[in-house]
Amino acid sequence: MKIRTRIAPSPTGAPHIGTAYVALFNYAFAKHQGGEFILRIEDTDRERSSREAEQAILAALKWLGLSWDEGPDVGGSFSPYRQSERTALYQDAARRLVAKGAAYPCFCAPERLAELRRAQTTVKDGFLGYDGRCAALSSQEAQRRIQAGEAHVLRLRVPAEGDCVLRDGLRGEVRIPWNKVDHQVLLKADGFPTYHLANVVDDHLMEITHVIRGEEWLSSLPKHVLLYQAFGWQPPEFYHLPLLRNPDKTKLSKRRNPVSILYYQRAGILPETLINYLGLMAYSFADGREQFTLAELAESFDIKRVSLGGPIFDLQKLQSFNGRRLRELPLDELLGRLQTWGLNEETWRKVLPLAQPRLNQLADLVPLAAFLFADRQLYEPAALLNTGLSGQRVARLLRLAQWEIERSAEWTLDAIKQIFERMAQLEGLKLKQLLAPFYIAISGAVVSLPIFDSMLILGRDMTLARLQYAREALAEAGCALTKDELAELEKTYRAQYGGGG
RNA sequence: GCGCCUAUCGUCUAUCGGUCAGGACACCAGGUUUUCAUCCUGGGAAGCGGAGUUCGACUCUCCGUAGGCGCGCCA
Repeated sequence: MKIRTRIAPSPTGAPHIGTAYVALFNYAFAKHQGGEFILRIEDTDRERSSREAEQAILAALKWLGLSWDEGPDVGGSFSPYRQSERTALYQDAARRLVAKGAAYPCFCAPERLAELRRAQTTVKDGFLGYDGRCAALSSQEAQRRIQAGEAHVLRLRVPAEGDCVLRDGLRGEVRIPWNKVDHQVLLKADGFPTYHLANVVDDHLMEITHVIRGEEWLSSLPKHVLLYQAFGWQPPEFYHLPLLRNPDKTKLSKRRNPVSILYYQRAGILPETLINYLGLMAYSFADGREQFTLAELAESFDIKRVSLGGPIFDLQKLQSFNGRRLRELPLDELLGRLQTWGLNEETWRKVLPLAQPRLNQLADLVPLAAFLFADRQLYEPAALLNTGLSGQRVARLLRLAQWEIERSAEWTLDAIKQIFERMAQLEGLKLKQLLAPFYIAISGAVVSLPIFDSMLILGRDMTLARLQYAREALAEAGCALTKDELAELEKTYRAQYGGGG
């Protein structure tokens, strides 16, 4: 049987470094054995999924050299590869589960579930999850209520007692008590499947033989094997990779680290360095090699060599590896890399109109535009405070801008302008006042090129990184927001801006 | 709170019961270099704690401890 693995990203945000990490191992595993690597888009969350995000993920993985044999862009014999285009399949599968009694309709309103949750968290007996009320409904009664047009979801029927015995390819046997497994919603009220259903159905239909994914999924594995059993399908083999961590050991998050692949691209990390470094996370070559290419990794890949401690993503080591590669490049190639990276005519044509009015000598250009090609701009943290706004205020504004930028659908001059104009209005500031600290954060200076155009050229991810750097600088100057202040700010943000943090 | 996973230098890791516990990043010192960087050489730095199994445990088992993840009509 042909080895088939897949990466199944959800297009809900910037392409995540963790996606590349998991994709890399799936790719290497499949290619090592002459198998196929598939890309599937898990866009079952209608609220948050977007085509822009999907495009960005595809582009980022391509940039890294992780090519797939089948996917939404290249097609394949198991198409479509976008879950939003496969809903009939899931609905049909869900119907079969109900017919077999493996799933049941649930009419509980979100309000009741929220109430239930609240009650459960106060009791602290350890039980959190659906109480099974609708599981007891007779099929006639359920049928009647469905016919009456009552909104409902489909839930997985989970055994009440005993242990679920699982196999993870890296850990061996794992036992999880059934009574700790929630009656997972399989089909939402909008008719869309949840991850759990869609994932199992697609992995089966697409003949995935090995599921290599993040450890965060280990605890929902019982639901998945239960589904395979209910369908009467042979489950694939499962391998759960340890999660990438922040320096404080928590799961890698943008709070502490840039997590967008696009940021690393923008900062001038070579794709082969990122692949090399990611291949060092939780993995080692039998011969101790630490410098390698994607092809070399695939050639010698042995999934049993994955180690299980959660690796901390260390920017310094990544940069050190990148430096070594840059130094080894022949001059012509280095020049070529710089050009494809962004030092090219196309960029200058964008920059020049901004710089021209500010030039007295040609020699003024490069210093003026340098920040557009930099990663971290160095400036005195105090500069952020010489803006007529208090440190606390600036910290809040930076955070608000991050949220607004993250949630903006597009990255265009108009979109950026709107974000800040709206912010100025909601904050009761003149645009000029509001922007003052942002000039420092983005360009490192009070006098600079037009800021919205600069953000556009820098790209969303580098812009976000600059705001993050500014918050860090502020924290150094003693103006960090406390956890409580942040929570408070998020509440205000939701109320005033109508966004989620 | 409950369940599961994990545990070697600060960090990434090697070690398939017997090693002076090795390498890489970072750090420190010295050398090369007009400065710096590079490069070279050297150095400090680790088996979470306690029982057990064994002639012998970093390695196997158990109990602690710590960390992580999960407990959504998100994935």
